[in-house]
Amino acid sequence: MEEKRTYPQGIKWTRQRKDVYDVLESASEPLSAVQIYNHIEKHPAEGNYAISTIYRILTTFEEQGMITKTTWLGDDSCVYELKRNSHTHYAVCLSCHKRIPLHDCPFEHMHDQSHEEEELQAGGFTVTGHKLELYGYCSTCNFHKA
Amino acid sequence: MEEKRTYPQGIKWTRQRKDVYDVLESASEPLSAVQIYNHIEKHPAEGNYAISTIYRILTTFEEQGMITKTTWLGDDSCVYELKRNSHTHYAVCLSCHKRIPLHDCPFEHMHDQSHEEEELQAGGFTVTGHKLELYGYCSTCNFHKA
DNA sequence: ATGCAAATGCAACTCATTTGCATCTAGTTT
DNA sequence: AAACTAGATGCAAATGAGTTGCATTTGCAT
Repeated sequence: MEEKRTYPQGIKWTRQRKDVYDVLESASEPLSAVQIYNHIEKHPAEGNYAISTIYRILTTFEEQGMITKTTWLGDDSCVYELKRNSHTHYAVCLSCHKRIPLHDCPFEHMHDQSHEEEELQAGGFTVTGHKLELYGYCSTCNFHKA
Repeated sequence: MEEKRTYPQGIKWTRQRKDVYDVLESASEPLSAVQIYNHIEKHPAEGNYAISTIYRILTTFEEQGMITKTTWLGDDSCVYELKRNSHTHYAVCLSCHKRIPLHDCPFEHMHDQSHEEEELQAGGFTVTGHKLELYGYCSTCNFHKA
């Protein structure tokens, strides 16, 4: 049942940290601290969890550069996801907040023709990533408006 | 002193709403409800303001499609800005949260070659806008890291 | 000028996130 | 393997952005 796993180095790997890491690793989209908390509560391996611990762990992971913290457009709470080699952008419905994943990152086709990044680099800014969201109205909400 | 101004139609234009609108119009970047509140408090034209009124007004403006509500990457509170004919994207420093405005929108050069938008439209989704942020580390924070 | 639906001020409330502090534990040292 | 300790956790109370109920006020249409 218990698998032997290896975790990134550099920090103390407590049971709680492993659990949070595992949840993030198996997640297919960014999760909020509360979602992670609930996810772990469903598999009460042992002992209690404090929601504050989840927040502290997420802060630590972020400082380690292991995860990314963002928010959904139109939503208030923060969501976290493991840094992976690929990323996904979404189209967000301004009315019902449904999110539709985009097939690929439009940004990748244009790195060469954008002078923006060059200019930033020239100014000493190191670009490590980007965040892109399209927004508008989904088919359902379009329909109900008419 | 008092200028005669015209405001968009469709809603009741109270003193408070005019004040919020004026602040947003003269702002060069998105502002939070609290920033707007403080801005107005500095010019105590008459009477008191309730922060809740600011929030309600901003919600109304958003429903009217007059303003856009977003958040800064890495920050928690919401910021609002008047919808104008042009928009600005930023590069955000993950360390000190400094924001560097980009000269133009990289997205505009690529509308034609992206299939994403077409696919969304085909699925009934109406794209009305987008949000883009680059992130990384500014020259100062790069320096202090080394 | 009058009347009323809509807007505001105020205070209490929600909910995500943070913090102080006593206790516990991973990982190292002996 | 037991001891040690810096750092991690649980708990409960605090914070801060944003919301809501309700009595009062005010645009603006008549």
